[in-house]
Amino acid sequence: MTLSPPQPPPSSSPRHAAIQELRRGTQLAELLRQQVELIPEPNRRHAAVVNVGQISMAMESSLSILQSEMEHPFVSEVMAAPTAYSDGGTSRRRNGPVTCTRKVRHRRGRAGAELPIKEILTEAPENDRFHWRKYGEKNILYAEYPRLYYKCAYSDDHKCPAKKYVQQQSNSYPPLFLVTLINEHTCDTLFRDNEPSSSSSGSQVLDFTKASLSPPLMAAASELKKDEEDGISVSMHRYSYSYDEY
DNA sequence: GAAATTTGACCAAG
DNA sequence: CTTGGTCAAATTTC
Repeated sequence: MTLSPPQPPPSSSPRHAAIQELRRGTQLAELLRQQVELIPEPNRRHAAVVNVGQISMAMESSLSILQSEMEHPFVSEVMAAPTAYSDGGTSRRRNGPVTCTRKVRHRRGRAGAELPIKEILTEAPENDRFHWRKYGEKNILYAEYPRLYYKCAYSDDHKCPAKKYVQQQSNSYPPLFLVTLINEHTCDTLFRDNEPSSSSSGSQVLDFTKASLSPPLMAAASELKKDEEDGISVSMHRYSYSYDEY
């Protein structure tokens, strides 16, 4: 397979240029897939193929979005939003990270029971204003990074059923995390307004600068080429910025 | 000393 | 049996 040479977009709008770049990216991903299939160890090969496939899918869906907008310019504006992500359901913001909802069958409990879940791809999995407590961590088959399990810190006090799973998807910078939210926060609607929100820190939620960072994530964070505290506090500022913007 | 995290054991489903 | 999700004692952090 040969790559088309990087052509200057002809008589182009920025959108045309973006489409051209996405097409190039798709070709590169295909090239990468062919290389990745030469990895000898089956597990690593499969994981890599899956990741490359996701990259291809992401670019193809971006392509189709852009192309459909060319045909129907007023349908569904796609916004490049900061990395705040929508909460457990009290707001309906859809811009920014990729979100989708579906029902999932739980492995425990009544057979066939389904739970409301929402999946979000974000680079700031800790910043959603809720207070989470980590209760587990698991290596997932064919996944490069472990999945971290959190439940609402008020799950005991107020029987709040909200949970979330966080799994790093890539070691790029910024690293992307797949966040799976399960159940709505009941503590949120009941107690949010009573929180004494101090102006600066407010309610601190997951702190990924501490030991809860899994080693690969730490590696990604330290790629900032600064000493750890500075590098991370910079990104934390960015997160709290999007938090305020909420 | 309280609160949060880590981590291996345990459990249910397939 | 394997796998993903949860529990809970031990450990760490504040």
